[in-house]
Amino acid sequence: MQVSETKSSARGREPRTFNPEAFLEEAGVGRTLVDLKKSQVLFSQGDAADAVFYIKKGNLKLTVISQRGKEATVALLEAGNFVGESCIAAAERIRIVTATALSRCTLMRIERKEMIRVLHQEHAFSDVFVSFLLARNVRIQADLVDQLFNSSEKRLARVLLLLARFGKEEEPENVIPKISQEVLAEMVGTTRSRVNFFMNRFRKLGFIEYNGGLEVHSSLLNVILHD
Amino acid sequence: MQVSETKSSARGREPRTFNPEAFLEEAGVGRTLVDLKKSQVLFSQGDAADAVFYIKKGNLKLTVISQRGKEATVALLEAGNFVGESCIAAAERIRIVTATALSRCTLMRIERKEMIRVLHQEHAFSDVFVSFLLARNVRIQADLVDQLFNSSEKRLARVLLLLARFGKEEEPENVIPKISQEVLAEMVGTTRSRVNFFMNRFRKLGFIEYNGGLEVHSSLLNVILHD
DNA sequence: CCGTGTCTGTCCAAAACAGCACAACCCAAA
DNA sequence: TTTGGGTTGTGCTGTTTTGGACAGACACGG
Repeated sequence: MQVSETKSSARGREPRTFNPEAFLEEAGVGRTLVDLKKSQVLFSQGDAADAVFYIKKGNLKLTVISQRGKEATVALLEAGNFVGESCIAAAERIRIVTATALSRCTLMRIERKEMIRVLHQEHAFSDVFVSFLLARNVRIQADLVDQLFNSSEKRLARVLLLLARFGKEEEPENVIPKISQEVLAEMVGTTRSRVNFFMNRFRKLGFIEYNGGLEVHSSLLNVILHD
Repeated sequence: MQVSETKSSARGREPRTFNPEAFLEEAGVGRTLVDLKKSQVLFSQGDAADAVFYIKKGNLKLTVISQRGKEATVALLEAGNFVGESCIAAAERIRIVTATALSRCTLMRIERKEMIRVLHQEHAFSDVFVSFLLARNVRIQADLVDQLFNSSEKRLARVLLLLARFGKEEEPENVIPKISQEVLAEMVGTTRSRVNFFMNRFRKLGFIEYNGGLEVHSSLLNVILHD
């Protein structure tokens, strides 16, 4: 963890709308930057929770571990998202998920109390945060619906497509950096056998390719759309 | 839909904390009350969305319908919750779920713009709303985790236990009013055959009983906890 | 060069599950 | 009382999924 100031303040995600990143820097909040290497853990299920993070750069995943040691991925988060926000209101100030970097990441750390103070002071920021919460809600709900409606084959296809669009800023191609079938399985909510089976099927059908990294073609959409 | 004023303002859910219901009435917002009979629809997937609702009394379920006509339940909501809140920030002002009453319900209707105005004016209310969003987040996420980790037998057990605690205010006993196996199946994310199979198993094992209504014993927890 | 660890491709039996069909039952409306 | 709609109990078939195993491929450092 290191303290420094950034230069890339306005990254132009949404030029017309309020920019939470720039705002937080101006307000003197979230000056503490956290850098994570790939697969480094930001916080773990069970840790004390007294800070919120804002993703400036990189991708993270949120996972949960069951009593029987099984691991499941509940969210994939890219730059522009908040992480660990549930500590703001929760009575139990404990992390309920584990946050792990999927790539090199840069985060702003905002102390819980600071976050609450700023939410009160600045309506524009509060609005952005509420929007974020609502959007997050919709996303998790979409995952739940996906889980309820679709077979693991379709879910795998969906995860691959999401991951492909994930690295859009960094890698111009539809190449997913490096992700084991084991991890894919836990994102999809199935076993590695299954993932392997479908990956090979997708490859035979020309939906994905394996040149070094994993390349996802948009034709993979057919898997989701077709009966 | 009918307009009237209620008397049961302070229902004493959480005496120490801010009461959104009382506040909304004082602020002159949400005077419009909506009464629903059991299984009446509040709004449907695809409807225009320009109001938020607050549940004063009763229970609702949120469902989604897939392209192939399958229906899935994504949330069960009891009194004290907001419904339809995602229209506040969403660009597409369209309902993405269907909200249906599970019992007789009374809701406060709050126009979208009113809601935003009040959120800006009153910090205490804004705080409560953010808390609600965070809590909702945790709940949906818990459902997702449940879906990822557990078999349909355990998921059914969980839904039954949730439903049992549901009617706590109204019915002192662990009796669930009336809910068909078909509906249970769509809550659990499986088929009626499966639900029927497990219901009979639970009954044989003494975890549930059928006297008129459905009675859920706490021993049903064993299904979830045990291997 | 050799171990060591991680990842992939492959296979298999057992369990879980979907999808369907049909009879029995209950209850309320005619 | 009869009728019909909604619900439940039950059985069956074929499919999907699990959970494990094992060998080969590969990278890395000693």
